[in-house]
Amino acid sequence: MKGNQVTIKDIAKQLGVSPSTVSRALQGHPDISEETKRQVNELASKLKYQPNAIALSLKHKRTRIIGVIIPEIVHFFFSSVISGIEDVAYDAGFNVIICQSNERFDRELSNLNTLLAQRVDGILVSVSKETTDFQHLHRVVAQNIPLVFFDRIAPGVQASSVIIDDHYSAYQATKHMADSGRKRIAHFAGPQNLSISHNRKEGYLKALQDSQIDPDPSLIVEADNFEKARMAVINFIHTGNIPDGIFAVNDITAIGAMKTLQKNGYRVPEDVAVVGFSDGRFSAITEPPLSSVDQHGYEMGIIATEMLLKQILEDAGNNSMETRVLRGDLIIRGSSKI
Amino acid sequence: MKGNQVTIKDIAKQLGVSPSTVSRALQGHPDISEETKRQVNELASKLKYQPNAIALSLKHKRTRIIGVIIPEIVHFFFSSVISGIEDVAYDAGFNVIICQSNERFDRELSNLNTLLAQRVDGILVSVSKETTDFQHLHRVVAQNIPLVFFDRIAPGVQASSVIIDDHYSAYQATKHMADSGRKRIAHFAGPQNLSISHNRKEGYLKALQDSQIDPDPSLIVEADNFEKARMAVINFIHTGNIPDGIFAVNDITAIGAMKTLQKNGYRVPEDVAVVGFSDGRFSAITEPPLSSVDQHGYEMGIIATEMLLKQILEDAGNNSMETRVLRGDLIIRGSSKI
DNA sequence: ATGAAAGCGCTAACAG
DNA sequence: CTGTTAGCGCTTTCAT
Repeated sequence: MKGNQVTIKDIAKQLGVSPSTVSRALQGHPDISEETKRQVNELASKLKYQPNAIALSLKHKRTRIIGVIIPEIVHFFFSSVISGIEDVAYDAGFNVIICQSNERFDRELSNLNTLLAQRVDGILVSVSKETTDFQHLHRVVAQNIPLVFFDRIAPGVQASSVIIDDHYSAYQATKHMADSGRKRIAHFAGPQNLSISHNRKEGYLKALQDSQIDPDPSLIVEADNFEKARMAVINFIHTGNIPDGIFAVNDITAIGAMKTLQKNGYRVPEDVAVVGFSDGRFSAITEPPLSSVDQHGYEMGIIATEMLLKQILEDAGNNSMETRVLRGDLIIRGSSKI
Repeated sequence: MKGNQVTIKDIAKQLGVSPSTVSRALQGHPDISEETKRQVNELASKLKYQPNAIALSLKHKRTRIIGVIIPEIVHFFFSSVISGIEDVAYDAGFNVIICQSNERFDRELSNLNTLLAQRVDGILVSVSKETTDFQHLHRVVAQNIPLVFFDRIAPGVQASSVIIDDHYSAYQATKHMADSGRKRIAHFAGPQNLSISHNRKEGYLKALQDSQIDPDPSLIVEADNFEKARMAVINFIHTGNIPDGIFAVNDITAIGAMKTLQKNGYRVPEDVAVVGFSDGRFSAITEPPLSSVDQHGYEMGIIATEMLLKQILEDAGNNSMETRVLRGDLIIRGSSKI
């Protein structure tokens, strides 16, 4: 922000009118004569006048900025959500600030404080894997700042959210394998403090139950990335405890499992079926292509932003709490075909 | 930005002191008595006072915000760059606003105007594929607003940049295939208005030349995504014009080519070697794993931000123009092994 | 050690 | 139709 930026004052001075006149002319206010408007607009564009959004924000006590706190944008799902957020926000004349928590609690906290200091008009949050203390989010609600969660919610915080039916989708994914005759279906789970991980595990368990399969604790491991999946599979192999199906909490974990199985001579899906979650760019690219659950990230971004904008524009605060549940779509590909 | 936010005035009123005293106390100014400081800080944290960054920006004429315009964050390379940017920026006490151009010129333009209106302290840009007119970027330089390009520069614009040696890396990639006996090496190129695409093609041509291979125009096609690669390969097959190597301008194009070849009974790398560019998350996951050029996105983000911060902090404007060229690393994997 | 006042860029009553 | 004034939240001379 170099000092040489043109202001309304500069234009006013050059034209010999008052700043207010310039301000009004620029806004197309009906009181201002056509002639003045023409002059002002001409000079403004000649000087490349750029309205100072900061001054406007201070004046209007609104920034027309939406803050987003997202775990990691590398993930296709989160990128898609952002696209949805941006599309809706821009159409409504709002800007978007994206902050990554990198799955860390301290970063999430400092991101939030930044957004608060920046006086964003509303906040969209998907909580980090590390977050177990929700004080900071309670605070936002208490201050009546519009807040909507997407995908990963903070249990107990009274705010709107849009999530997918993790329980249902996990159930579907697991049931699909059970229905094709798999009996020893493993689950690679995420950290259980995250509602999504918890619900996916519950859906998995329910599907087993409905398929008259007793859950085998040795087949339920905490593994939510490539490397942990690799280790888990190697452990399965060493102990001779090979499953005939794996339902993983996300795609990259599923791929880690699949690759490791293949490297060790197991065939996918013949020996072991594999299903992931959160249909990303990877799914269609692996060999065989990975079955997964399409989480509809783009749509989620759209809905979350629409809910947030409603809160912001109707000045409703967080009173109108609402939860939207999207249904994920199980997409069956080669990795789990019979 | 709901109205109920606590301000310095509120604290001043409750304590029966002046706003200036509160301001000074909060800053730890030596003139203020310890007792007052204690009281102020206590009340501030009790009321959860959050300094208003907007007011500060207006006052100080600096925002401590870095604006980033990036084509698409879905790409692993760009996500990595962002991580690098954020790490350096946060350490220096700067915030980051990320805008996606979605490879569109109009979005890039409006992103830039937004950042300018927001009075960011500096701007990092990687130009969109569509951008052929660089007026808007010239304007930034003319206004002496700190600007650094990364990866995709705007030719003719007098600003610092950090790029990778596309020519060299493309040369390496092509030479590697030629050295292993490939004679009919195709190139799937990007739009030639982008410097990176242009340079990669030049590097490819140079490698052919140095290998005594006459470039075959029918083997040089413009294809820079999965679908275009698929079409191009199908066209090769229909015309019986099958290459024995493909160097693609990016990974997803390489994968599109590889998948289509495999689907049609060609073996990779035995019949056709394939090398991509911009080593992403995909590379290690395909079958066979894809050879590619590691573009060092994270490092690029770090360097670009350091250069930008230097400009901002030294108030050097764009005088100290500097171009840093990173060397990409060719990573040879299964898709091009002999 | 603290307060009063001005000003960052802009808008919006209120006057004329 | 246009100008004057006050004020958004904060800092910072200049007084006291």
